[in-house]
Amino acid sequence: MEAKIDKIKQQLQSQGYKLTPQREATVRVLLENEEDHLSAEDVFMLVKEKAPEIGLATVYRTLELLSDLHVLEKMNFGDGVARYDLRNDSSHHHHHHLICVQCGAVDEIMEDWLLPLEERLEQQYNFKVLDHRLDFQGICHRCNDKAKNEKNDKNE
Amino acid sequence: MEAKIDKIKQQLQSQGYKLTPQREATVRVLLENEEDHLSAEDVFMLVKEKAPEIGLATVYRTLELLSDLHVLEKMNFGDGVARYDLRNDSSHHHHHHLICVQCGAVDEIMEDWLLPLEERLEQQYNFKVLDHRLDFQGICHRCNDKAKNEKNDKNE
DNA sequence: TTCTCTGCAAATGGTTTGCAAGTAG
DNA sequence: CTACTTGCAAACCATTTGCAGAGAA
Repeated sequence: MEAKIDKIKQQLQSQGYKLTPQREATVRVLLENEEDHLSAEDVFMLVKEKAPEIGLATVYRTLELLSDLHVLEKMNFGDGVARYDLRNDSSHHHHHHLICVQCGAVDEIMEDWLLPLEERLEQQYNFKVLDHRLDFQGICHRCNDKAKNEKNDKNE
Repeated sequence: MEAKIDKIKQQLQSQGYKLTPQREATVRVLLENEEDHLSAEDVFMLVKEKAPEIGLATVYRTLELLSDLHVLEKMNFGDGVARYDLRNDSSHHHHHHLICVQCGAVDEIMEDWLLPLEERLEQQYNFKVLDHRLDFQGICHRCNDKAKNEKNDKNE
């Protein structure tokens, strides 16, 4: 955790930015919730618990800054709010999303399934791929299981 | 074109909605610009040319309604505006997007490359896929060609 | 009539910005 | 000193909503 923060600190400083207490608190929240896809508001509320004096605008500015530095990825699942994800070390980010339309959960798949497709794109369409996103909407395994259990119980 | 409008009219009527002049004008604009991914504002401005009295709210309501009926697909490329795409007849929509980060163009690929992945998802992750989206960001063939030509010209 | 639909204006809500004050090198 | 930051409040802007009037069945 500290190592990761140090690394981000260096990334900031190499561009002339500082790791202020507010930024550090924001980064810590992000690190502690690496699994989730937090919105700016989510981050704001979590940061407020450890640094109550922080302002929402600062959180937005920090998230924007970290996105510019490619520390974060800003994404949009179509629900009207931007969500942020820590990028991993690998130069490419290759995770895909499973978005449950029933419970709203967003799971990730870390495998990269698209390399063959990207090669095909470059050759067949003369399109130089820099990034991609692949999201699936559907019913997640939790909701599937729940539905199955309720069916078995037969007490409706 | 008229056939497509008739079909949409039927889809509306089957759900108790009417194909009003405003809605028809909106649909015509969508049909005439099937290639593009228009925003609500884009549609509004184009519709205004043929029906100047129309209101922006009506366009939004029409786009929303047509999305609910699965005539349109509402999508989000992360630029802060929703964009709309006519769906094809096929029950599934299986096009992917090539988004050029240089000129902003959005091209479509109509092939469906994801069926094998969807099968794997259902088996391996117990995730029932209902829909998906696959977007690539990169440099489109036009910008690639332009860059190549400028290089050849060697007049900087 | 009754229910849908429309245009307008106002409200909403996530995000951004202007600004004066705070802070680090 | 100088440049970067911050909190606050106001501004922005895409989208939604309330409402009274218009229109179709």
